[in-house]
Amino acid sequence: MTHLTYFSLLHIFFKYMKKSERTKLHITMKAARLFNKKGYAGTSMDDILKDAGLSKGALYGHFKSKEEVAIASFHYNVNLIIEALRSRTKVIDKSLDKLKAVVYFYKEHLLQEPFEFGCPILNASTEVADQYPAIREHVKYSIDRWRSSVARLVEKGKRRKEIKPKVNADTFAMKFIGMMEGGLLLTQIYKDRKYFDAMASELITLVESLAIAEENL
Amino acid sequence: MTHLTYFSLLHIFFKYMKKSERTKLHITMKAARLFNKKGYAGTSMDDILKDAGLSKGALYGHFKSKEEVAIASFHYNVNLIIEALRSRTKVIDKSLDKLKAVVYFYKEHLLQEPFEFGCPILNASTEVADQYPAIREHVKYSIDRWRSSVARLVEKGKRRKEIKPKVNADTFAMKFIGMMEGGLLLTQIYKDRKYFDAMASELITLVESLAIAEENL
Amino acid sequence: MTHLTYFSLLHIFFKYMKKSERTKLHITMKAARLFNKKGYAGTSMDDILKDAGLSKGALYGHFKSKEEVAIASFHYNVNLIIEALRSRTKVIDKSLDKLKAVVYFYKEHLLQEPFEFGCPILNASTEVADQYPAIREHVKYSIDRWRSSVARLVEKGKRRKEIKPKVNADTFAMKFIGMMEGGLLLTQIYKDRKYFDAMASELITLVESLAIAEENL
Amino acid sequence: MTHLTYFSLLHIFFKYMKKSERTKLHITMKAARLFNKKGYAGTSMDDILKDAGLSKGALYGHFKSKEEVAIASFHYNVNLIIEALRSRTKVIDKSLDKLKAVVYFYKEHLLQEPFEFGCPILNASTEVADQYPAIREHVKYSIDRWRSSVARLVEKGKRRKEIKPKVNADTFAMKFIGMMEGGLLLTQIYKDRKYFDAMASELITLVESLAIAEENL
DNA sequence: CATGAATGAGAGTTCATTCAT
DNA sequence: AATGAATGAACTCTCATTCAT
Repeated sequence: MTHLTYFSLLHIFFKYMKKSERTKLHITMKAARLFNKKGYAGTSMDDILKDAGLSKGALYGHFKSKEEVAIASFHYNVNLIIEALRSRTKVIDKSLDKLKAVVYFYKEHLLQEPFEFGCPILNASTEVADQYPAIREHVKYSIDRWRSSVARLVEKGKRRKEIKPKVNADTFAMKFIGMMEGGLLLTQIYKDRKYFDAMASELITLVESLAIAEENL
Repeated sequence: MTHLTYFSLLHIFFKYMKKSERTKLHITMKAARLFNKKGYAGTSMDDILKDAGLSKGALYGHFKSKEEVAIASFHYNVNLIIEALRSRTKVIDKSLDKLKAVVYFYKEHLLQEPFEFGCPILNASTEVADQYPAIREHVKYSIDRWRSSVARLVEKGKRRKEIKPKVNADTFAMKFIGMMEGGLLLTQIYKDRKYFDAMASELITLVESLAIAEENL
Repeated sequence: MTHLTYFSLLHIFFKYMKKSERTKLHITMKAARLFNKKGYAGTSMDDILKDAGLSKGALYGHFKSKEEVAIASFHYNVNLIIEALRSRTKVIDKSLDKLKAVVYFYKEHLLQEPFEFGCPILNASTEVADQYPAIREHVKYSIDRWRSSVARLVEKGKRRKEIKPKVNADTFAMKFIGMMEGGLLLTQIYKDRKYFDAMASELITLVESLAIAEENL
Repeated sequence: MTHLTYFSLLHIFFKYMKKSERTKLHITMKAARLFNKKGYAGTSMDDILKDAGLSKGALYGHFKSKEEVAIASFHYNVNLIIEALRSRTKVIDKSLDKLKAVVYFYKEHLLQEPFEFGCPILNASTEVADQYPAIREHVKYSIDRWRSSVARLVEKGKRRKEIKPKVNADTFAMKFIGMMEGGLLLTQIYKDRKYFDAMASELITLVESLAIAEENL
């Protein structure tokens, strides 16, 4: 996936990183996949260290607890998507097209590596909501980032006269993310794209409804 | 909650049930709450038996495994909502109003007992998706039931000339449920109604868009 | 097996027995099979009561503990063989032929119902030897009975001038039983008759060596 | 027991073993005694770890299940005897004397440490025969080894003109082992040497009957 | 006597974490 | 730092036995 620039850079920088940073990243990447697949409770430190080919001591040398690994993994997973989205949308000019590109990005990667086990935010959310308050804050923070990035995009669109001025950017962002996650949820349980597809068509309609009507131009 | 008729009846019949059925229901109700709050892996048999005020043996006398308790609890949780919705919507005549009533029902009960820990389907979904295939089938079954009940409602609306004939009932049902769950997810993490509210307004718009336009009447 | 007179009689008397005796016998017969197959520790009270089609209360009404059931079962199993042997040997005149008949009886029933799980004495012996002293006494008692019955047979043979006078009846009985059990043990592990067959041929030789030589007659 | 060379060597090497191997051997030795005394079902992992002075985790760090400990223990117990027998018989020249030495070895160690709880093969056999197929295979394997080692000894005796050529080595081995085990069984239940002694005298007779008659020399 | 719900100690096993080397 | 043996609490589940009905 050559467009995942952040992570391409990671790999380029990999050899310049200190050994300990490299090991830490290695652990995080391995753990990220496991946590996304099997959840927090379902993933054991042993699973991680076997997968990473490390000893107990090495793992605990880099992270002081399972929670810390989980948090690093969560952010890794989220950044994986964010960076992929960023590199895809930054070459697009129009705000509405950027938003549509996000929807299409998900359609494209649905049920496929490295997202075959679904959205990390979604996966972390329910297990974490009432159970692990420390991790929950990180989930909230990530959604906040996503939400405000969508909202900024809408505001920019409004300034550029591409989006109706009375559109509430924040409300739109909530709807956008909520519908996305709802669609991902159903697709993940059924392992069937059609659920996300239904939601995607609704999302595209929603995005297009933001546009300043042609006749007004 | 006097409107939860199915469960009101349960309580009325409670004293006529055989002792073992009563205990089993008692365990299920206690477990249902715990599983919804803490997830499958996060809830231990000890948690359940302490909450139910029972001994190990009693618990295993009624259920042969944790999985069996989880499945019974899941269905209990789902039925709790289904019956509440049913008794609310059955006094409503118009199809579109029934659909709206569903949205309003969720708005009303959001973050409150006995739904304070969110939608059981949502909660079970992610933990279960790639981890506990047996339970996953029950989750799928429940969503199927819900989805087809929404779809049937739309078909009926079409027959009754309340809903546009070209509306695809199935696709609508997927969108409806997906948006609902998406909104519930965000509200559950943030413990803030505004996320569901944003989605609710979109849902109401979506429902109203089904209506045969006034001018066509 | 019409020659199992003791047990044929049991069945004839069955209808004249008091209900409680009948139930007790029923339990014993069912348990006897299970204990012989799965051992003392390997057989649960639940196994027994399911097999006998009874309730907890019924079982504990007739036996006050698992140990008591095990002891009754052990004696049932042993009597099953003893009576079968008795009815077979009592029609035989010569002492040596009686002893040979015992060997042939085992050859005939080896690995077959109701002895498919081996000799109850053998099965009980090792599990019980250093672990359940109360049961061990019953095992010893049963071997004593068998041993003295073999010894009596030899003494009788001596009186009837069929067996050499200097043969030590007790020592012979120990050898006879030891070789028998040794052969049964190997056959039971390998599920292969050849191990008992080897021992049987040795046993027949041993028995024949007791005979007063023809030329001395 | 200075003649148990294999195990003497074990103790000499003990300090050069890796820590984990040392602990594993330590557990095995402790468990071996318990399993031989109380059987598989009768010995709990707690019994073992208490006896070994270790924690749960240490035990499961070295063996992944109770079955694995049982198998290691069984082989330890068997090797204990095999090595002792080997070092005793290898200094003996004549085949028949080697066989007799085996009988005398058992007579000597009967009911005494470390064989006070009887023959491991015998002890494992009955519990395992119809209940734990995985362990049963190990028991069969051990008897096979023993049997073929006896048979080889007989064949060698035949080649060296010490044993009658028409003796069937395999059949002899079965008889030899069967009689041995039969004698051990009775002695173990009664805790009385006389049962094995009776069998031992028969065994010695059997062994001597293999010899090429003096007059034929 | 019979029922079967309930008890609770104890089974085998897992796992996050610590710590001597 | 890295190793991996060791810890011990917690987990799911079993079972002989008791006792209210």
